[in-house]
Amino acid sequence: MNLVLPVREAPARARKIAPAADPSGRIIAGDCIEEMRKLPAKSIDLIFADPPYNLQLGGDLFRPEGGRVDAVDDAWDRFDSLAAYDRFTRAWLTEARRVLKDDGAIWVIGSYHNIYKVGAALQDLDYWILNDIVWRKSNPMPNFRGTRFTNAHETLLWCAKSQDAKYTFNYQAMKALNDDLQMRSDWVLPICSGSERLKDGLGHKAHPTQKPESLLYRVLLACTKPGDVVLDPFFGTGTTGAVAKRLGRQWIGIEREPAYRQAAAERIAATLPLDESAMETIPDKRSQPRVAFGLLVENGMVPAGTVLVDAKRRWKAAVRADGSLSCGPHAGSIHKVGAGLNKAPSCNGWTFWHVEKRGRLVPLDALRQEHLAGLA
Amino acid sequence: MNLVLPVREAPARARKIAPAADPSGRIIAGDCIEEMRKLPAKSIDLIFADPPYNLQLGGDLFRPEGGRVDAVDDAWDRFDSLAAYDRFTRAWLTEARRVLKDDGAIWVIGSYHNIYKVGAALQDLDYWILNDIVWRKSNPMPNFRGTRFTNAHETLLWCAKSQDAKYTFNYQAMKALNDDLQMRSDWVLPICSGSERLKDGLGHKAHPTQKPESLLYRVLLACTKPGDVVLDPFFGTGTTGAVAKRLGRQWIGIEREPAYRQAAAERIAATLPLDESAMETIPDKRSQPRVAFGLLVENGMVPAGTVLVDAKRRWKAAVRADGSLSCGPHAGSIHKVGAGLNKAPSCNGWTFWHVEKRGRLVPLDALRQEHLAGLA
DNA sequence: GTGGAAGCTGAATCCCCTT
DNA sequence: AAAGGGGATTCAGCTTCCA
Repeated sequence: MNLVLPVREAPARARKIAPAADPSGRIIAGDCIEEMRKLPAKSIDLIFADPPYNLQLGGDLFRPEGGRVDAVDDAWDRFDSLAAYDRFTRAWLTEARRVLKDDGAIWVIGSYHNIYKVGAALQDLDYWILNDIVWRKSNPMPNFRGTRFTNAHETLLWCAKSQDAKYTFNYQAMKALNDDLQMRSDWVLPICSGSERLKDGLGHKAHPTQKPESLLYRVLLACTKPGDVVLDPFFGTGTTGAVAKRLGRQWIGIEREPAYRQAAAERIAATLPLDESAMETIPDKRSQPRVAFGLLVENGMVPAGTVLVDAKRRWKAAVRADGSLSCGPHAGSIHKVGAGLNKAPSCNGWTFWHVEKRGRLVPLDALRQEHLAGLA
Repeated sequence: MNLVLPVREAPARARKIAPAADPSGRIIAGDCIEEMRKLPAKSIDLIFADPPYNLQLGGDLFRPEGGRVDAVDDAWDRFDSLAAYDRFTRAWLTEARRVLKDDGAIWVIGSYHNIYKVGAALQDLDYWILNDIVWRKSNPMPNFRGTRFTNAHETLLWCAKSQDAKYTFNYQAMKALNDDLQMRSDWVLPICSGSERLKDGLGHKAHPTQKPESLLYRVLLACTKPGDVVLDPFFGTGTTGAVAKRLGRQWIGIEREPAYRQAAAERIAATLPLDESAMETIPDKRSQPRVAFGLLVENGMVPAGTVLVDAKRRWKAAVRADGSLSCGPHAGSIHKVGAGLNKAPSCNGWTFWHVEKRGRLVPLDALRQEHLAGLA
């Protein structure tokens, strides 16, 4: 397979370095359960695992504009039954436990399709859950049919080997990474796209579920020390290896698919250690969070039934349970109804609509600021 | 226990109203497994459950299954507790499944201590997960010892009774509540505090894990219709009942602790339902009556011979006497011709095709709405 | 070169009634 | 019961192309 590497890297130089000779780590070819059996017991400091999710997708899914969704339909994600997935999960988690040092830790990422089975198995195998972490995607795929909530997050489980294990947690590093606030259990990070996303020679994505380096960066920075050995039993295109190398950690990747191994080897060979650019890619989201008007309805600041008026009291509109307004024939969001009444293409409902308080008109925007102040 | 109610309520008046006489719902005293057994099968539209998960304090909860916790040593105790918690979870989820209508749904909230066991049990019992929702707390308790990430979220599981069930989801209402964007699976809501938090006579919180009404508001608005019956088998101080009453839903709460029942009864008695008009939400198009395009041709709204165009005026099509379109080689319904021209598998002809009126393009959908309004 | 419009894409358990 | 067809449905970020 001829791989096109990201622009910032140097393919020619990368190919000259034999992947197996990378001093910081190695890629093992084969099934992770069998290959973990060959590793010495209690030799690994941290395991990061991104196992198949067992998505169980149905037929084709089309976007509203007509395009077809490029679904994950690879053979490696198909299992005969829920019970078969359970057996697979417990088998690899058992081997993972054997190779893990007593004070080591494991991270597993998944979605609602599999993470509950994984979590239950971890607990049954006497792992001790330290946190569940929510990766909130800033740019998830929408729900095209309007049938459910946008599936906008994935879940990571962080476990020690036992309740009393002395696991590694670089608290101050995490706090520093988060503008001197304690790092929370919900992480907002974009999905892997753009130049970071590995492509094959035809411009198709090299792996259907490549994880962003920012995610691994945070995990490895939080839970390992320089020189620690990180094992990824579902290596894929080697995000774990690339970030481990960059951060000066040792790494071992296990992968069955030759094409993924090849992509990972070239990628990691072209990665330079101690490059702090990944640090910069983690967004410091200090901008004000967006507030939906519906939130003020839910939390009782502007209860359903409230009557809103414009600044000149020309229009009145009633707030409904879902945060929409109704005013004669007009119904919809604060912005849409304002635009409809004004016969304008758009309208800022936050400044257009007011609540009457003790004889004075208070714009919705003031209530929004009040709400934001309450959160701070 | 003498409970002090929130400021906005009127204790004296509340006590005069016999709780059992609330027309919108009732509180059942007792263990939820036993009491659910007495409810008729397939009678409940929605279950919201906030089960206990503190294994240390909850030992006697597991008596219905007969297993008594015998703390020989820590390891045995923990194993026995985990297994007992599993049995307890599967027991109440089984009864819940029995009382649920085939097209009903269940929500369960939990933290990493129990939600993985709950999720695995739900899947084993053939519930079908629709989403996992992350309640991202805007003001969580910090991790004082600096040993883990701040545990800043809880998880809710939303499941249908089977894979092919026709569950209720008010997509448009959720979109309205979120400023005209699809509602995502991560919800940012503050924890229950301030005047909303019920206190006992000594100023202590009446219940250790009282949920915010905003959380229930969103769940019930998304997944029920007015008049639906909502069951909460772990009623506590009745947040589910209060919000159900406010939104015009019927409710049933099951609670073992007399003090919680008393607090819930007083709280709900003092809650007023919303005005009917305020309870309205943006309707889903799917629930509106069908209009055949031919009807608009028959009644002269879009006479045969009218030329339709798409929004970008790239295509033109003539309306024929039977309401079909013809456009070059394409002929058929407004949808079929639109799909053919777009080379798409399908197309919504109502929004694709437009009529020119005084230089402006009016989508057929607007004419359909006009027609429907004329009938009303 | 630059700015804007238009197109493409991401771990997705994605419709429902009539014949 | 399977098939056919009406018709409901998308957000953010990056890339490409054209003016």
